[in-house]
Amino acid sequence: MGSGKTTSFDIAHKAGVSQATVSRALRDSPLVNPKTRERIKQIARELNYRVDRSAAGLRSQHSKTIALLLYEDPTTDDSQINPFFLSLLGHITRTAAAEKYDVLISFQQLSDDWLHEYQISNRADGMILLGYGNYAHMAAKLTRLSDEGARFTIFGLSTADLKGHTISGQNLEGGELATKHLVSLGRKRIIFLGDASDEHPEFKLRYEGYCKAHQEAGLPIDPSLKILSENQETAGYEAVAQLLESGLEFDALFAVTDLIAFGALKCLRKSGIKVPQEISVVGFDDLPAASYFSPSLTTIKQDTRLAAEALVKNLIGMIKGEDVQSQQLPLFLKIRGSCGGRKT
Amino acid sequence: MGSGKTTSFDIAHKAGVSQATVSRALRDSPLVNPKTRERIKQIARELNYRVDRSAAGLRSQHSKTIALLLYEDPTTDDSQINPFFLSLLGHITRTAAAEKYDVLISFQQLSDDWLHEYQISNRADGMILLGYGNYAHMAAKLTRLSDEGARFTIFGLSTADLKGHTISGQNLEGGELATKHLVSLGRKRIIFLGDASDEHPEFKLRYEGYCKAHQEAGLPIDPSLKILSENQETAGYEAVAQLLESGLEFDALFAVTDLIAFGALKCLRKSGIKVPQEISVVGFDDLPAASYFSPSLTTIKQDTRLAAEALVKNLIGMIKGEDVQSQQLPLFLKIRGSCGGRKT
DNA sequence: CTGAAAGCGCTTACAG
DNA sequence: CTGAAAGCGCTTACAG
Repeated sequence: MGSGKTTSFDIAHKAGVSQATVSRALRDSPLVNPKTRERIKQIARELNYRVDRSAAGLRSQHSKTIALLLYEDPTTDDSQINPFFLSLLGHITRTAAAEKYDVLISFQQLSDDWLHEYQISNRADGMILLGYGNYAHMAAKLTRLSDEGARFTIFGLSTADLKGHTISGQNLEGGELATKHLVSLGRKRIIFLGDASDEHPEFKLRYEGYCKAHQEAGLPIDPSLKILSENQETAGYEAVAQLLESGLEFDALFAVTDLIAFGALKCLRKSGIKVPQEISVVGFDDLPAASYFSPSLTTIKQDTRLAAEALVKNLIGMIKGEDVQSQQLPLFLKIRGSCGGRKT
Repeated sequence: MGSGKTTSFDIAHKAGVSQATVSRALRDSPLVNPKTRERIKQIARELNYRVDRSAAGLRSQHSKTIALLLYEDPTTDDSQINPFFLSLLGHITRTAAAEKYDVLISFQQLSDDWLHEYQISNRADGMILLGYGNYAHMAAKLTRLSDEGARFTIFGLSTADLKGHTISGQNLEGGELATKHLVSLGRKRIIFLGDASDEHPEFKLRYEGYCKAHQEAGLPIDPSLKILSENQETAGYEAVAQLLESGLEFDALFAVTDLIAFGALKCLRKSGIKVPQEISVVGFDDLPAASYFSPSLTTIKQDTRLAAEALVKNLIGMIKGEDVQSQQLPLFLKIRGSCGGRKT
């Protein structure tokens, strides 16, 4: 038909109906006679017609797109993305696709302008935030965004003042699970490796679980065993190197993420320390690479598929104006070789 | 002002100019008086105004978006994405952002409908394809897409009939580099592990490099050393398990990807075979996890940043109607511990 | 350098 | 169940 691109008017002309009916039929409106609908769809197929997303988006004011915003800490080099977020990525895009939403992806510094960059500009109907850097800085911003009507979900946090926006693992229980496992193997001086400050509430909860496990076992909580490490492999390596140099006695190490655990394992290997005979190591996340080390890493598994589904479904619920609930997902102890005991 | 969203008419009203002038000013048109432009931009900032992407896209027929389509082989389980593609992802989004393009991401089976799903529907101005499954099936489709005016770039291939669309590493040279390294360490019976059939032209080229290195060293090419493995960790594991069971003699192993090498290393470890003392192993890609193994994996490094930049810039060039050239990017030998010799 | 006007291709009240 | 009409918010010839 003619020279330009195929439009709904072309379909209408061929089908002998109005353009409005074509629009309704292609969107499966119940207002259209089933036979008419099938005829229209058949013609659309023959002409390789697709609804123009810009036109539909302009008219309906919905882009049917969600923006996935990955925050990278400015201190890390720009090449490496937190692999835990990467493992959410596939499930997020698949869940969104099943709900007929496109996914825009962006890795960037925190801008004050998410809301405007994506929602106000009609590029996305809502946002999924992964990573948030320093929570002390973020908390106020998230609350304000929520008040301004931003539609977003965020992974990792479980703060009460962001009802419906947050999806996280049961971090306290996870930390307890990891620590109990080490205690059950007879470990007494367990290093906690990570940043359990207010900047990282989810890591702080894991530390609280660590403390709870100690209390329940009647073990003392020694603050000198709480060692700071940023959430990077190199930071884990450095922290353990300093730890070994300090001469502090310890027989186990709970790394608050697998990434930190990877660095720790590398450093212990380099130092000739036997895992798990001398030091037991447990991580958190269950990244795919946890099985690459020898011994392979015992860790707390987060179900990234469930997390991704919750992030997407809560967000789409919000977009549709439904009431959604925040969720804390269960975590599981995945026993491999790095703690000793059962498997190797 | 008033109740609805802020539009360019609101800005125009406040600035005392026409809406057309606002549109021009915000797009930095040289047609606008610099002072007027600054005044308009200032007002836009004050009102938190953003151009509506759907409206702009409809009018201009450009979405300023590129679609990143990751093909997953239907035989793999749906949870694991090829980590090499993941390492391209960050660089692709950053390069696109620098060029003012959004990135839509989709993991999906090969549909015959890319062109229509994305380009015809005005969801994206072009596509980057990562992974293509069976090349025998894909080749004709890519040629047809190209003929139909699809704008796309694809990584991995270097076929002559897709001028400008393809970006790849110098696979032959890479295979030669890897094999020469093993030969230089005195290895004589080098397993080639991977699928070097016509289904995977880039792996076939790596095998040709393997052969070339043998010829140059005066070593015979023994076809029984060419072992099939799909590009998955588990496939690499299985292939090596069978290889060991077969009793075939070999002293080195060139895995056509790191992913296969990871499986191979796991199997050798499990079987108590010492790497590199008994068997030298070299991979291809230099995934982040290559350093997790002990010994860490010697491999051929692909520069994912350069590859991503080429994929994005060629695609945007095509979108703008420019003439673009296919590229084959240089590869580098990254020596770690798995081959013996220098480092550990 | 600026403005008035057209129109991109849809969705959705409104009327029947 | 269907159609005529309006209008979403821009960009871009066209005219001056």
